[in-house]
Amino acid sequence: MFKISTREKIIKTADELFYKNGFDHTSFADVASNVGISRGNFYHHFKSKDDILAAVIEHRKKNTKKMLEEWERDARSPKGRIKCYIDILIKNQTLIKEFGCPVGTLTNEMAKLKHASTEDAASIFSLFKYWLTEQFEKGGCQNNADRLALHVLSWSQGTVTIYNAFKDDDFLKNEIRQIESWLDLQIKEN
Amino acid sequence: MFKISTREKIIKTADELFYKNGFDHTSFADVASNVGISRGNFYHHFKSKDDILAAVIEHRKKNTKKMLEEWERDARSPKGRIKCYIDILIKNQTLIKEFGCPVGTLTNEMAKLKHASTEDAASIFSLFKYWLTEQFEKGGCQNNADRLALHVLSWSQGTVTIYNAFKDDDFLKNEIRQIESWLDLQIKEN
DNA sequence: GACAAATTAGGACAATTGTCCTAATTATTG
DNA sequence: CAATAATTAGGACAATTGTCCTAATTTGTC
Repeated sequence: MFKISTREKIIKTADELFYKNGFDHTSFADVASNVGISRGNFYHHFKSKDDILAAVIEHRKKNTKKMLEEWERDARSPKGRIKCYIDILIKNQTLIKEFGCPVGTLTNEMAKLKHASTEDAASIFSLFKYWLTEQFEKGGCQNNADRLALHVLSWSQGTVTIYNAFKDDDFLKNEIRQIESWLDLQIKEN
Repeated sequence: MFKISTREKIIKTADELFYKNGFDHTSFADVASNVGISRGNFYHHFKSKDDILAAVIEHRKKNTKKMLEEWERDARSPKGRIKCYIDILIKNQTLIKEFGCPVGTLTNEMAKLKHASTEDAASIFSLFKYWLTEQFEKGGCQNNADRLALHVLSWSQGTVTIYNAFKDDDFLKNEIRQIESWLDLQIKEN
């Protein structure tokens, strides 16, 4: 007997709308009509719009952690795991093409709004950063693992931004190939 | 006898506010109070908010072209000119740290708003792209100049996004150093 | 089936939004 | 100085915003 609670539905819908239309530009009316409830009903579940945002970020963090654990399970080697990270550029290609990276764009929007959740939004980046660092360490790059991790993060962000702007499929394919061959230079084993 | 017209003042102010607070989140009241004029006065100079945006983008394009021409004049070699491009990361470090890249963030916001000016915003990226391509061609990279140009663009965008998120000065410095030594590998002369 | 708690709908609210109109003021021109 | 044009201020406008309140409905418990 599975019943998705209204609260969960709101979070899931807000998550999608915040990504596709931006946090500030998404209104309660938008979320309400997409969930299929009345506007006044929100305040039984959330104190404010910022409260929904906090729940959405929490939701994203949880999903990110789960995804990282899956990669940890599925891929045998550190290098294979880092390639799992790069693969999300292909897996989410269509969405990225249209809306960019959910983490990067939200973090920047928070910064511009001077929103209280700015650091919280950036902490999703940190999850990837620490996880990538761990993989580089296990891959034999103990002395500069965090530098390499940030570089992968940065490289993928740049790729996404330019792909979102120009929508050039060949560019995306080519950058991914370059990241992977760079990765082969950094981690020799496997 | 220099007199900055109200129109120019509006464009300049809107440009800054669109960058720092985002286009959607910037209201006429914000621009008006910053310029020092009344809200109703806008419609004598601009038909709509989208009209101001178009003027701001036009203004940015003009400034970008002027900047590229200056680099063309000031730097002797193609490599030196590309380094001028990279140097804006340092020159605008404080602003980037707080608000990200004006081109990248506006382009993405336009995409999310499904705004009519989406392509126009992205065209500022194109200015850099074609200019960088030209420099790589002149630097002896005729067969993959556009690929290298996009790579520089992408790399700088990623650096900016991560710098804006983590605000780690060492990271910025390190990425810039890496871009420059990568550049030294691509263009041997000078 | 009765009762309390949880959930919901609907509307009111003050504030803000982009837009538009009109009247007053300032500049320009003859 | 007179007359025309350009510019400005101020307010009206309908729509939308986030927030809050109340009454109705559903759900769960005994």
